[in-house]
Amino acid sequence: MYELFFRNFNNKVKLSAEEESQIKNYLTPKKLRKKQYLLQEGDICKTIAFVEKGILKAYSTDEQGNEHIIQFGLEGWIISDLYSFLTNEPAVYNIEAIEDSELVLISKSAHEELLLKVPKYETFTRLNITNAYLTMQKRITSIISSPLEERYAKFIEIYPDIVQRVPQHMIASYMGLSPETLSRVRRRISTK
Amino acid sequence: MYELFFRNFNNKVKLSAEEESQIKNYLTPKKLRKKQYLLQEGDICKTIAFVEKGILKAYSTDEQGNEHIIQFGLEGWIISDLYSFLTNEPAVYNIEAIEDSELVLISKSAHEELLLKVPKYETFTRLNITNAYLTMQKRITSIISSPLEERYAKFIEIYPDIVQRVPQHMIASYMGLSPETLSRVRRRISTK
DNA sequence: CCATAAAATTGACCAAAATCAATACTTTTT
DNA sequence: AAAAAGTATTGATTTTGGTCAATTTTATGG
Repeated sequence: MYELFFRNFNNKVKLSAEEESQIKNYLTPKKLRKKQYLLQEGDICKTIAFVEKGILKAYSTDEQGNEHIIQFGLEGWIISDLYSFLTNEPAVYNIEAIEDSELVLISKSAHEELLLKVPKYETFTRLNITNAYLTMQKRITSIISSPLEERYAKFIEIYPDIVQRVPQHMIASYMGLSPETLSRVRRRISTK
Repeated sequence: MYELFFRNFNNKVKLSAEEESQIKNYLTPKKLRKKQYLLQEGDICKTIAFVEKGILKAYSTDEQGNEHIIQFGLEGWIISDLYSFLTNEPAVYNIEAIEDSELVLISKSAHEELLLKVPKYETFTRLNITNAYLTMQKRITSIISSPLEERYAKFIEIYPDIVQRVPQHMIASYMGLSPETLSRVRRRISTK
């Protein structure tokens, strides 16, 4: 149980057996079926979720009811509405399973205790958030400075697994495009 | 010296006088004149810079030589090419002073030692990167889900100081727009 | 295995933003 | 104070992506 979580943790910060079992006490497993929600807009986000298995999406909805995917969460990734989690404000994102998924949940109180009691947990957190930040930064750079075809080519290069497992219109949503436009971008790329 | 830096630090994590003077040993002040560079694309980013005074911009350039601003750094903000700093890969961003500026620099070795020796520095770092992450996330959400006029309105609401002090075409660049388009957006907003 | 739903493609048309070019306005430098 | 450099606005035109609608393709649940 929690295999991937601890493999990931140990890759970043090596844990002793005692530390590992200490941390285990703070974790909760959760399974979600496809289309089930981990979080709905307006609720307070009570947990950070580490994805052991499956894929989820975090998305916001605009006035016209269109969904805009802000993040995918695959195996090994962490997904949450971090702002809501940290501030207890209502969430602006929905988090929904795209496939049947298995999660490791860390509640707010668990998170806070772990930060106080297990220094390596703070390091783990810092490294995770740093990764997430760098990923976002690359994404913005790509949005504001690369032509569409390049952006999509880069996307499939970095996330071949997402392309395999996620419907195309969700990738369009993630890229801020209509499904039709992404379809045309793909055709343009393939006819070269 | 380093007033804003330590005010900021203490707001996030309260330091004792000893800790404060210990940390001081790792800091280096630096002044930049307007248009001078802290970092040029291709160089290795050797420092994290905390802005005591002034404004800087971090930007990438595309094939056609257009610059794309990924981040502004004002008083109280941290600016760096973090990826380059952490990995020693060549920087993809240029960092340039928009006004005469005063910086507090933290070198790579200082950063690493501080992380090991001063636990509160790790917390400070974690909180900073968390803020930066949340800021980026809001920015992407806004890009992929809000109409232009709303995006600009939100921008001037959140960053009135940037609007005051930075030429408009740089804000356009930050938003991923041509200067002409931003000018027109502004006109549309003002005639309502 | 079929029926239905979901997803992707394609075409026609429309809207938004980029580009190009000219001009006005502001700031900085000398 | 004049010249130069930098900045912002405006108009005309082109390009890009969005919208709407129809059709094909693929996936899924009974």
